[in-house]
Amino acid sequence: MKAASINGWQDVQTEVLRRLHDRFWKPGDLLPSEADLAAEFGCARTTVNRALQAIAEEGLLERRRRGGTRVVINPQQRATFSIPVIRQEIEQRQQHYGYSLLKRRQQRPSRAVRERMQVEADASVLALRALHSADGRPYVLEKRWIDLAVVPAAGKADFSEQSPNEWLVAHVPFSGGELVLSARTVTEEDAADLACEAGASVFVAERRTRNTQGATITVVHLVYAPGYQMVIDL
Amino acid sequence: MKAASINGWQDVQTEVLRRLHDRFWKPGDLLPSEADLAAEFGCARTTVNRALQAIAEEGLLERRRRGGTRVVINPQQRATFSIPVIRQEIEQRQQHYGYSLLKRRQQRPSRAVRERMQVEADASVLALRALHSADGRPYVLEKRWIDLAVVPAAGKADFSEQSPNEWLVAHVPFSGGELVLSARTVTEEDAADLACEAGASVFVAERRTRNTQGATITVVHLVYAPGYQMVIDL
DNA sequence: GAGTGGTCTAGACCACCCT
DNA sequence: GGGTGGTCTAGACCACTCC
Repeated sequence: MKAASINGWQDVQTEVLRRLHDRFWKPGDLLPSEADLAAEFGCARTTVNRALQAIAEEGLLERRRRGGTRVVINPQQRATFSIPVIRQEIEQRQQHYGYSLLKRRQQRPSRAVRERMQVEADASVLALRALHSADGRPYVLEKRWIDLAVVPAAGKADFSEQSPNEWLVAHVPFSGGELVLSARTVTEEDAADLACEAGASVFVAERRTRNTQGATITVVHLVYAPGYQMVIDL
Repeated sequence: MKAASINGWQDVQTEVLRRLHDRFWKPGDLLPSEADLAAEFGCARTTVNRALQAIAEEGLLERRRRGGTRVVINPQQRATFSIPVIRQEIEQRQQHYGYSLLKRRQQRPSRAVRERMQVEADASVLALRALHSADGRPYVLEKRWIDLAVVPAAGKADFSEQSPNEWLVAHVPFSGGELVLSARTVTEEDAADLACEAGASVFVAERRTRNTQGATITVVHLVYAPGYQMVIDL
């Protein structure tokens, strides 16, 4: 039961995690106060605080002023994964990355695009369609819409060499958005560009990006070629 | 350029984020040392340290002893999302959650299962098949395999009322694993249970869960009914 | 009102690693 | 060698909230 000597906050974290794992403190239990733990571990309260905060960030503990630190009942599984930058994703597998712009059109938004981007009918939207390939085989189809009122510079950008994906991360600071993953049956048009069979199942990632004011910068639909898998470590 | 008065580390974080956002410090740039920033902001170095560490955890800064703090060149988009617990996912939408066990069999693993679970041919595996429904409509099909050598208690558990999903989170402390998301064309067998059309595209989540020793506890395939979307906030 | 976590401070020492 | 971040300490005050 005796813990190895505690030197840093990482040690405290390890020891607390061990006790949670061993159910020494069970879900719903109240932990001793920071001061008590500091006394037990023979360190400053700040050190205990750092450790408990880290664990709380992981979602295993819940802390409240005056209410103390409690073991979360239903520890939500949280996973943090990095959203793939297409070029890197391909090059990491030692494959040759290819890119080609299929379409580029500045237009008034269609109704579907208006809904997706939450813009007015008289907005000016840049619509792009591009294909990313790995070792010459179609990898993912990028269908993107950019609100030129929010990102005027995109109107003059040349997307024939650099993908909208890369141009945007380089030029537009963003803040938030949503990512929606789903499975779809490929459309005829998309199947042609992806060189896959009609009726195939494809993995689709829709991403909406907003700036700090909450305005929609861009919406992108990534239609992956059949067989694509998104792998996330837990 | 003058910042509003700095009181806490959150203020420091906000101000630094503002400067990154405004490209006052550009990707690749070296930031002033913590001591300098502390002097500028009129606070203790500890406070600056806390703020910069938080930003570094977000992936926007890279910090090295002696090397200083640098603005990350290609800020990886990182998203952290909580893995849905099926019952909660459904009940959060004010829908009625239903569960039924379709199959339960203790068996030697087939070759496919052996590969998935990384077990020997003489292992004892509990194979389960269950359906989760929302408002009476099939929602997701759970196909699960549990290694009884790792979780012997599962052999006696009754999964006719409680889903394996919930039983496992309640009884087995786990540590890591992988999550693989993909789009598939539904199999005939699965289509029957999900009451969907043959050939439909379905969203599939495969999850492998390991214990602290690295042994595979369980593998689950979640086959969602057509139309399912996984939404992640960025 | 009182006990808890949240945070700041000032100083200190250490680990790292670039020059 | 020296400058940087990483962390600990001890004390302090504050904010919140439960009783």
